[in-house]
Amino acid sequence: MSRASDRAYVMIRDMILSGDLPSGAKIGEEALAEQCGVSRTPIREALGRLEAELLIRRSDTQRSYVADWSLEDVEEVFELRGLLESRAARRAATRISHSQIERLKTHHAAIGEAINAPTPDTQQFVEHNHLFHSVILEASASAELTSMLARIIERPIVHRTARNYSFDDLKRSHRQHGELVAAFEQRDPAWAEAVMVSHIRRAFHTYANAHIDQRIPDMSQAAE
Amino acid sequence: MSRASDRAYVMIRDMILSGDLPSGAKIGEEALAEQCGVSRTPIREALGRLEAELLIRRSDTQRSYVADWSLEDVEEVFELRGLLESRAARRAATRISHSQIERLKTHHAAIGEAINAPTPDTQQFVEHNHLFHSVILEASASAELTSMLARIIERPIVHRTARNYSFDDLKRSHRQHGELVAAFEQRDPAWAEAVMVSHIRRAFHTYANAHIDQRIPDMSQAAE
DNA sequence: CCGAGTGTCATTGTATACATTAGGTTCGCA
DNA sequence: TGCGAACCTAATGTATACAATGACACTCGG
Repeated sequence: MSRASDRAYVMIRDMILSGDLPSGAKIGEEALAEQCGVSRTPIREALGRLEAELLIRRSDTQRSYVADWSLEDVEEVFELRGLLESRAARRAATRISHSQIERLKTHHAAIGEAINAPTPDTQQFVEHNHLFHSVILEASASAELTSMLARIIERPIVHRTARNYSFDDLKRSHRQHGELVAAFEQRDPAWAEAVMVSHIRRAFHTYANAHIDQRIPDMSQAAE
Repeated sequence: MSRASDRAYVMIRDMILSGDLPSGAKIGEEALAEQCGVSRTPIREALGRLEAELLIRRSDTQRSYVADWSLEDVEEVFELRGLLESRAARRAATRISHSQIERLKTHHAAIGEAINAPTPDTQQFVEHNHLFHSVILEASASAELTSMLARIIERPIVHRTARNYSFDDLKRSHRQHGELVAAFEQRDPAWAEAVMVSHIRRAFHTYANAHIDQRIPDMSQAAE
């Protein structure tokens, strides 16, 4: 991968997700170039990617703004994600290898540890949660699904309120992962699909209720 | 929109879809720049878009090749398209405006004319077919769905064999469009969704059987 | 005082030159 | 003759300069 444009992409994305660049903020290429320490060329490439991921919106005259997401927009993303990721789970059920199931179990166990630590290790939770879902996507062996989900998977976290999840939410997420593993071991597509639908659906409601339940701060990703 | 990069995008895409650039062909930026009469900068932007649409594949060292699609890959695309476009139909059913329904009827009628002309007007069929589906997507009022479908909608036509559709196929497609209109007029989400699933599914089988039925050549897009 | 028009400024689009890196070829040595 | 290393070539990544275009403000006329 290219060095400068990737750094710029990550930096800009983080600025948006962290809130440094608030919704609706105008984005100037030159200003970003200076901030990122690169020229406008890699900045433009990064903006193109972010626009494709709908994190950035462009006016009719090609000026860039940080996209603003309503709750309805976020629900739509979760809906799509449920649609695509449950399809991935269904495909994965009949294709997943033994070693991939082992990897699922490894991440599942790591998530369990993260939750049950004296103080929940949110960093570890987020990381292994991501890896868990990555294995399923990999097992689905679908370039299309992979490409599409890569585009939307980071976005529900735009709203900073999504960072707050209760202990119960984490446990429920963990339990559903366990059920997914069971479905995969049985190679049952319908079961895996149904669990994934439920899993993502719950994640949405957890997100939607986040302004009420705020217990574990600094969770930097949706808990699926 | 930018002038040069858009022209380059369309030109390169057409080269791929028409077969001028065969599957697996290596793509050099400079060569394309010369062919398109622009510099490498807009070419690179165009290649980025085409890569996001999976029409172009990049090696580990960032060299570009025309993607090659197996029948399984194409089926996967149709499956995803069915998934997304049926969801769009469902959403559209409860949101579509009267004027949008009128537009659907206009395109529907135009398709009917195209089919029943002494010699079927494939150009008109393709154009109004595309517009018909565009109205539904617009009525779904989902930026996500629109963005995703825009990425995959052109691709089933990569295989040139898909250009051949029988008269019966065209009529069936037309009839299903009629049923979609009826579902929208009843504002029945489940009905609209089901018809769309069937519609896309049939399109896939028409495509898959294209090497057997080859009656109307030069159809430049899948008949959905 | 309001509106239209024009001029200036800011921002984006494109071209080109240069840097960097991968890949292939050739030469040398075992 | 086969393997490997170094060099050379070609293609991509980045920076920068320039062109074009839209935004904004200010002025002039009504």
